[in-house]
Amino acid sequence: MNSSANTKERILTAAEALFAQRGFEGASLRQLTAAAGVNLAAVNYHFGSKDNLVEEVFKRRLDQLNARRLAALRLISGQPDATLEDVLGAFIRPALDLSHDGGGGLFMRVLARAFAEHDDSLRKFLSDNYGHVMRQFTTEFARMLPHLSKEELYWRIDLVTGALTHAMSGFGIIQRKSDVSEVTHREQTAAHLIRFAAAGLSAP
Amino acid sequence: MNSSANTKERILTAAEALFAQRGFEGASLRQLTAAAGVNLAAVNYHFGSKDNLVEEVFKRRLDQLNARRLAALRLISGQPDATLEDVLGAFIRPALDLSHDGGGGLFMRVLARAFAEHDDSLRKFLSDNYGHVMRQFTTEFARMLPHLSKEELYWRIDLVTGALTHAMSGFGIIQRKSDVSEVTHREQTAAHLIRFAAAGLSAP
DNA sequence: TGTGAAATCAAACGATCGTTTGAGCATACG
DNA sequence: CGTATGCTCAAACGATCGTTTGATTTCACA
Repeated sequence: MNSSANTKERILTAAEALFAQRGFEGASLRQLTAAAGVNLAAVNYHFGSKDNLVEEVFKRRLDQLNARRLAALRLISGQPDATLEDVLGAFIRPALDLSHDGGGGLFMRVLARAFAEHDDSLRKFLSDNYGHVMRQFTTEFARMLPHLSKEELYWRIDLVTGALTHAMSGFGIIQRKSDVSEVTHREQTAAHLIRFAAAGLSAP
Repeated sequence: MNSSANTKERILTAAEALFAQRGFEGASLRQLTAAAGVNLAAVNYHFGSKDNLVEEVFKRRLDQLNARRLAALRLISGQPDATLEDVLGAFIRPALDLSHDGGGGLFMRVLARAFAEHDDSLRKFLSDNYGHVMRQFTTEFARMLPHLSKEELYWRIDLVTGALTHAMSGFGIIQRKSDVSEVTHREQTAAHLIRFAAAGLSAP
């Protein structure tokens, strides 16, 4: 029972990388277990099925992402002088942090794939585990943008979500130049995303 | 040779719908040919392979989409008083038209999937055949936004692309209310997307 | 040290995948 | 009319898929 935790982690990490690279259907359990260095039957033994493995891959990262986002939001939700940029920062910075530490750099790609998939069960799983976070952020956005109707607000949050998911899935990510540190580059990226999203959200 | 054109079209239409619904790997040729009402072997006979079919699905829609976009861009590229909103309109409106007529409503979902896939051969195909369109629009955007550095411009165009692809893939599409016509609703949607994108692009 | 549960392993299961085959059908042309 | 050509069809190909099985190994604990 000691090495089982190790095996499960190895499978989750290999699965995350392969799902990001080849998709949920494109990555086979044989490729996956070979990359993880474990036996083929280990997936079904530890996770029950491939579908369950997919959900566990999401759970591992989303749990900490949600926790960090809500913690960041709590810091500013009470303050009357909080700005739209602050709320966006609470949403964006935890995702960028996740991309650069904890080996979760590939997770945003997996998330982008999940958005592109219109598979109902996966959508429902994401909505169940993720919905309350978006609801809290929506409330804060509504407070910052009182001139927007509810319909307009939903529209723009959806557009922001699309832009950020697209960008953070590593598509157009601009490479860090060798003369800037990793932390600096991350902060520049965050500033870039926030500036764009804030301008789009507060359009007249 | 008469019915072949009919069969090819039936396959392309069924493939577009199934690719949008289940993805390129998730949609099998057996589901696909059954939905099209043709024999299983018809795909390999008419298209050579499944990969070729995928490319043909893109070709059919992207050829007309690019033609319309470039035609719209040509109308304003010479005019000195053209606005950023005009350029965005030339980019967005043809895509919305495609979504609502010609049965291409599902194509934007297919395109969103292609963006999520990091498959190199598919990316190369899209870049080779349709990169020149993005290059022309980028030139116009640069003309409208002279205060942006080249790096910032690329960043923001990428973010706009993500937002529009996400929105037009039918994710958060707000349903048309029964008391507005289809044309009116389309124009409202276009205005919404353009307003958001213009504000994001011209952020300070 | 002996024992039983947990974990790993090679092997095989049936199902489904993309593709190929060769016979049969249709139709246009000499 | 005969024939060549383009097309459709059922059937089968080998490969690979997710999953299951039963034996074997590992290891904490009595």
